[in-house]
Amino acid sequence: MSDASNPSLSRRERERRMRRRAMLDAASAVFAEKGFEQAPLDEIAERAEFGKGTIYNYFEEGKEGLLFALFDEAYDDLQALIRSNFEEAGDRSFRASFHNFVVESFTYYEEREDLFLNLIKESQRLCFSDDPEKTEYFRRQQQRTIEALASAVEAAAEEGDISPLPTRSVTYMLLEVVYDLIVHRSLNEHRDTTDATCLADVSLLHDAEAAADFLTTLLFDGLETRRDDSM
Amino acid sequence: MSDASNPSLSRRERERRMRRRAMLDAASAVFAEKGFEQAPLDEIAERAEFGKGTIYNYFEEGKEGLLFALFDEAYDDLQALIRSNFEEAGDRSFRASFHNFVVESFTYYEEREDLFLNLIKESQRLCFSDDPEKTEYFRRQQQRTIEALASAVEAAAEEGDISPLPTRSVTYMLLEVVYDLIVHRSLNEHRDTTDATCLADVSLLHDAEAAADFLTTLLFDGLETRRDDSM
Amino acid sequence: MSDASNPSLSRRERERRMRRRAMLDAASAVFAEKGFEQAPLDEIAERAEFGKGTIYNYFEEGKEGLLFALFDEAYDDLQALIRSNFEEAGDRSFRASFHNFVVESFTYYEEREDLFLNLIKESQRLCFSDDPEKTEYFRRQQQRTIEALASAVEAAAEEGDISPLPTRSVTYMLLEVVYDLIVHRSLNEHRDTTDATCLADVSLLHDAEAAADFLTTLLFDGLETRRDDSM
Amino acid sequence: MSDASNPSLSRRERERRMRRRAMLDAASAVFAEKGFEQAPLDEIAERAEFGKGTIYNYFEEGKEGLLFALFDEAYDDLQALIRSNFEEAGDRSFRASFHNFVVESFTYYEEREDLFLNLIKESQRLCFSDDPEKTEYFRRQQQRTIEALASAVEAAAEEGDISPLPTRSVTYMLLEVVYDLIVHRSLNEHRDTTDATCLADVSLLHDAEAAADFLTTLLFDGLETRRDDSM
DNA sequence: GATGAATGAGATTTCATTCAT
DNA sequence: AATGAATGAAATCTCATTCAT
Repeated sequence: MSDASNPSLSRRERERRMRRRAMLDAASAVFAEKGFEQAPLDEIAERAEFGKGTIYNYFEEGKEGLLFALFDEAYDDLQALIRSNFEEAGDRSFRASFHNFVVESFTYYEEREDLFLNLIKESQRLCFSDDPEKTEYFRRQQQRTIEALASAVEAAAEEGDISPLPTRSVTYMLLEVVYDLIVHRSLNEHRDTTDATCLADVSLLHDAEAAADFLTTLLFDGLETRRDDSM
Repeated sequence: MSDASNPSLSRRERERRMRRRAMLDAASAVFAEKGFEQAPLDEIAERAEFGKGTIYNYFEEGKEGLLFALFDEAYDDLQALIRSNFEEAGDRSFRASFHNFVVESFTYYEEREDLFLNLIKESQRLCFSDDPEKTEYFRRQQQRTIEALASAVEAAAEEGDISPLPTRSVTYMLLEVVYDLIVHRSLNEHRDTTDATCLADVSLLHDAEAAADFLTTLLFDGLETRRDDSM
Repeated sequence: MSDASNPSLSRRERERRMRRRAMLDAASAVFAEKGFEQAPLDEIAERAEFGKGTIYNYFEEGKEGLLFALFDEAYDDLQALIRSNFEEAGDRSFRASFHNFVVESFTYYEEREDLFLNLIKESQRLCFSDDPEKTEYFRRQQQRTIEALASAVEAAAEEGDISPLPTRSVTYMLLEVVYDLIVHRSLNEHRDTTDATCLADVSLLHDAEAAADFLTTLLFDGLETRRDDSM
Repeated sequence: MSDASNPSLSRRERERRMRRRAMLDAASAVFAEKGFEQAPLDEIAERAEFGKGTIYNYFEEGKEGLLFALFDEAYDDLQALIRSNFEEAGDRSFRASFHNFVVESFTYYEEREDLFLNLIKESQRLCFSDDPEKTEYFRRQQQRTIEALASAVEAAAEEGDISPLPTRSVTYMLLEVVYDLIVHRSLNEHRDTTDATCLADVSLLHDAEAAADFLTTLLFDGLETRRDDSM
């Protein structure tokens, strides 16, 4: 995923990418801590150990450029995660693929806490922005994300593995519920964990397998008990 | 819900509430349009047709006070909506109650578009804020919201109407999926509707009944086809 | 000095003066605590237990009117103190009169700490103000104060009790040194008294007699030792 | 005293100090004219020919930082003046040293009128401030100023040149009377000089020598005529 | 290419005063 | 006469971005 160490690149280009990376990491941390609008560029520059002006050599759009570069990363990784779980699923069932996707998503965002926080904090605000460039960015990214999963959903429906509900709606909901639960895990960690009044059952939030089991059962088997099977 | 016209109040008090309302409406509109951090108080004051200083007579905390007063409203209404659908459900099944709740939620937020946009844009950012007062506010509101629904979920599980999955996790997901779909409807409206590449199937987003049908089916029946029933 | 209880006045007029007094006392306290510019009129009104608007019925000049009314009081009292000690001195020596004046000044300002603080904090700033009305006010008050003492100084010089130094300069310095020492006492009280590094010897600042002895000796006998007298 | 032209500094550092100086001069002028609280930072920036924000690069504490930097200067210079007159007095008598100190003080503040006005207008207000940081600042500066002179006073007392009055009280009064007379000179200049009703004899205020003669005579010989010497 | 000093638009907030009740 | 809600001018301060070095 990281191309900073790609040996086929010139030294100059490799160094350039390393600097970009340092800036993005610093930005991710500061944005995550203070929120995009409250994050001073000075602090990012300081943490990245570069001059403030240098950032503009690497991100022409300045502060906002950093944020969107982070979004690019987040969406690229999410789409890769989807593809690796669903397109290259082999003969694993759709249900098993989803289960695995949940587990890997949990793990991925655990390692990229800051990045995920930035998604949580900023993406919805920007989705509903005035600026058509921004809304268009998210429309495209979400479109691509949906498409990455939609064909697998469609195939499963054609195979008769899942009910013939509207494909894109199902796809959208599958992604959302995973996202929701990860948000919830982050929220739980962000709050005092000693607090007894946890919103959802705690075990789900610490254990990716348990979370995946829960979501898979909920979405695939449904809430309703099946009374007909015994007769 | 609105007490601005409550005849038992003194004229002075009624006028005070009307002014508060005007300020909140103006704030809601400006926040929804520009986002909280980019919304100048001047613009709110101007739209509310009051002097800037007057707003501080009504909301000591200034701009932030306005935002949280709006959140109070949103959470109060949501909790009322939950109670009216689940606690006073009569002998309606849990599934039917949920279906109705989805319909009413769609309708409610259609009428309070701005309020909902403020929730979308700002609440997650503030949930993850540095400021413990803010995180505590959301913890408390979410707790209360969950609790309003949890007892109905528990009762349904005890009755054997729904599977015995972890109560609070189920409750949380039920609320989230509704929220997600309404976000999606708003997003769709916010974007150029002429755009053909809609993420989810459009009909769901314009028709509260269709949306409720979809969500209810998805969550109660599950995605997986039931192959056992015909045999 | 206080005319609020003067029985020759109509009840209406007496009440009016009582209200003025309450406002002045409140203003004096708040000005002394926060300084004139930082003192909100709301706080004065609240402490005086009147509406903010009411203050304008009693002091047309508003906040500044309160301050200058306090200055009027301070200068009137100071001038009265001078007259009672020097003009009505009987056959007491000028030196004895000055000694007594110092004692009474210490005592007076001990009882009117707030008033004195206002003089200290605000009068010099206003003396050097841009506004000619203000500078003229202080010029007049200082002139009157000087004149109240100058004739006694002149008489003492003519009698040969004191050296024939320039009358008004001597008068000015006599008043200033007393003021300086009282400022110093206030400063000492305002600071942590436990502090060992007190600027002047502490006893002078707590004991009006000691202070008067010191100032009288310093000013009348001079610093220089008299070596000629014994031979 | 000024290091802006110190040739041992880098050009960058020299320029930095020149800019600081320009800001301090502008601040001193505007504070002196309008008083600290009424002086808009905009006006200081404009007079210094810098952007408003630039001032914050040089004085992190903003407007207050400028004021205290000016106080630093004033106290440093005063303490230097004391040391150069008393500590390095050679075999000059204490009386002669004081006389010279008065002359030099008059001259110094004549050249730094604005700086002196700031001391007059703001220092006493801040001495009595609520904020312990500020009161501590003045306590320390006054302490240092007193100490700079106190040893000379003590030595003079031990030599038998001056009466054995409490050292620090004498020291304090010596400084105060000089300050008082310079205030008075400034006041006189600030007012319409055509005004005949001058508080002290005018000649003293224009002529540093005359002022020094007056103060020295008053403080060292005392007001009281010496009747014993002829016998 | 890297830097960081300079910039000034723009934000929130305070508060003396007015004036309708 | 007493009130206090409404007002908006004015203040400080922050910070993304530019650009000369």
